[in-house]
Amino acid sequence: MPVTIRDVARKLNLSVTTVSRALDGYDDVAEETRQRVIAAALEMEYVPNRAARQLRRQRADTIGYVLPAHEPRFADPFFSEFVAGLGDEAGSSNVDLLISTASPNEEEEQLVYQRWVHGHKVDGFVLNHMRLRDWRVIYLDRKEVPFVSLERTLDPVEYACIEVDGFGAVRELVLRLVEMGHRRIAFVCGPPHLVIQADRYAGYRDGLRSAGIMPTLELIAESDLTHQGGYHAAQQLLSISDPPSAILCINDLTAFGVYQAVRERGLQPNRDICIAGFDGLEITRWSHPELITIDQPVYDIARQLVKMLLMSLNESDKPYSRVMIKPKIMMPGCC
Amino acid sequence: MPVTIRDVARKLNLSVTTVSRALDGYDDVAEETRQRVIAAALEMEYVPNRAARQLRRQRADTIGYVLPAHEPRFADPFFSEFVAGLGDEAGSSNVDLLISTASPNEEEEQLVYQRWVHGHKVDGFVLNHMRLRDWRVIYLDRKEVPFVSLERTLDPVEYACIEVDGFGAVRELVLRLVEMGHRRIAFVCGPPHLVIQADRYAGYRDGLRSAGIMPTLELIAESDLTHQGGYHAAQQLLSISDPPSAILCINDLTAFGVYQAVRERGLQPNRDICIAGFDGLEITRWSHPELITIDQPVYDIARQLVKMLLMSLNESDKPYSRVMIKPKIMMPGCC
DNA sequence: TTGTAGGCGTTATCAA
DNA sequence: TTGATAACGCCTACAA
Repeated sequence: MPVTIRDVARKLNLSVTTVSRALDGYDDVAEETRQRVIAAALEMEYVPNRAARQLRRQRADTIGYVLPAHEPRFADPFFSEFVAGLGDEAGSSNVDLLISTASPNEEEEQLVYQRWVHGHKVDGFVLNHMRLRDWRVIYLDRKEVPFVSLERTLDPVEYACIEVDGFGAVRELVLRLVEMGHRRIAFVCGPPHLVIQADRYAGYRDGLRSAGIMPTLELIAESDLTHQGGYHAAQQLLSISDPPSAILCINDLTAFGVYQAVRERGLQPNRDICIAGFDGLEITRWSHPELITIDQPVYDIARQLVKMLLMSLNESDKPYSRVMIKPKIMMPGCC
Repeated sequence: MPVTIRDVARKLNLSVTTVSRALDGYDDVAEETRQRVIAAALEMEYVPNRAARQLRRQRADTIGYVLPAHEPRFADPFFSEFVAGLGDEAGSSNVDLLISTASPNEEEEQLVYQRWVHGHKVDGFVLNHMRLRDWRVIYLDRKEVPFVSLERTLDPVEYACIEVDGFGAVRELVLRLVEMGHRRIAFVCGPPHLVIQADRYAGYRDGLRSAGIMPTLELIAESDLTHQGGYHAAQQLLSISDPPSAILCINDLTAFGVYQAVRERGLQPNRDICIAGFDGLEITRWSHPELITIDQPVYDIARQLVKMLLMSLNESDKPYSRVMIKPKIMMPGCC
């Protein structure tokens, strides 16, 4: 039998109204009364029932994040850093974080969003891994559910987001590699409908062109953001007649797959062949030789996204902010 | 203006009762009526309001997990695999997963549990990283909130849990190493109050003793489960006059830190010195040379824990199950 | 087989 | 400065 606001009121010989207002910090309650209420609440371990409050206030004090789990057992540490950021910021803002996993674009994914939206489980969403055209953006906009995202889609909808300049960073990395003498630079792609793929790949092509190098199809490998995918892509790239001297990857995980394929050929990463990822995951710093990567502050981005979401929750009239982040190229001792 | 059960009832000229019962699958509603209701609900995109339902039913259909984040930016992929398992199983059982991060044993951690318990945010908890004496066990037991855990504490409380036989696995690994000729086998510890530390360390000592080797203090290094901690511990172990030929670690993350320290001394892991971790994380398979580890099925354990929790939620009279899992020693080509 | 009505615990409106 | 009261949306005992 949990303690309710009525129990507290009864004990103090006050009305529930007064107790409620005292605890919520309204200023039309006598200071002495407030102190008594607070003391009693603490002593009785009273905490407002969230369901009742939510029903009354029509908000959940909860934000939602649906993890795009391509495989049943997803393994990209990107998400653990991202979720950590969401969790920490949510916690310190006193809202809860609701998490689910779902395969992108599957019916399953839609069900999760629908359940949470219609069931009023969450007040807003954090999105990432955006697709160029993203039904989530359209859907949430139509339902008037606030959301923020990492990466911006092409959908004609206004919303707050953080963008990472993958285009510029990859472009610069390509130019640096060319300066170091590389001419055969390959790129391992992610799924074509993803914003990060379009963005980073465009940077790759633009870098090559700026250096006067013609992008060639045999140096482009399709992949799927996984270690496994990177491994297979590299096998393909390494078996052509004039193999690349550098391989850029859509993300760090893919790059580690490339590492493995390279080693199996008896080559040494970053001595015989240059390999670069994208994300700047913590584990890249433990790899040997240390992976070249483009470091985006995943944890901080996640925290910032939560801040932005809470802001748009509280002041819905504010204009949508759009933040652009320049990631940092990490080239620890390189070939 | 979200659609409520009343809207559906009005549209069909039925009472809310009938609609409610039809949707919940009661058998005292005419089949034809049920079909009409279901069709209308689908068309109107009606989903029951969770807060209202929760208030009425007195349960949240949500389970909670508090991530023990020692650092602000925790980085152990163990947790991403664990959370993935929780999320997947929760999702397929149609309950939600509430997540927060908190430093163990801090006041902050207690606050999270209290908020969720008193606020009725969750119906039960999944715990891991148990301490030998764990206030969470005592607290939840006292509050009569169901929970399950990975690893069992010494607290005199009955509860369902999964145990991994770290003792046996580490012991066997030690014996195998001795067979291979190792005599100087070191151990890098985790925090002493953790169950996994007590368990695995005991296995280490018992293995040595069974092989007729006297454990010696200079081969024991304190650490904290992190990469950084493993790195420092290894530096210490490698600088003694008669350094170890094998280093066992409390977990994989620590082992990777050891890798780094070993390499900085110009040594090659698993050729010049044997290094082993514990967890069997996905990334161990990408390391080079591949890390020796003790593989516990983290993802499946997490799913199983959720199942056990939901079971004890639904049938509170069932006896508590205790599952023991034998982890698997992974020694891919070793010195 | 269907409908009526009361209440889950809170907060907000309004009156005292 | 405080209190009575009415919702929020849903479920269910009970009545029809």
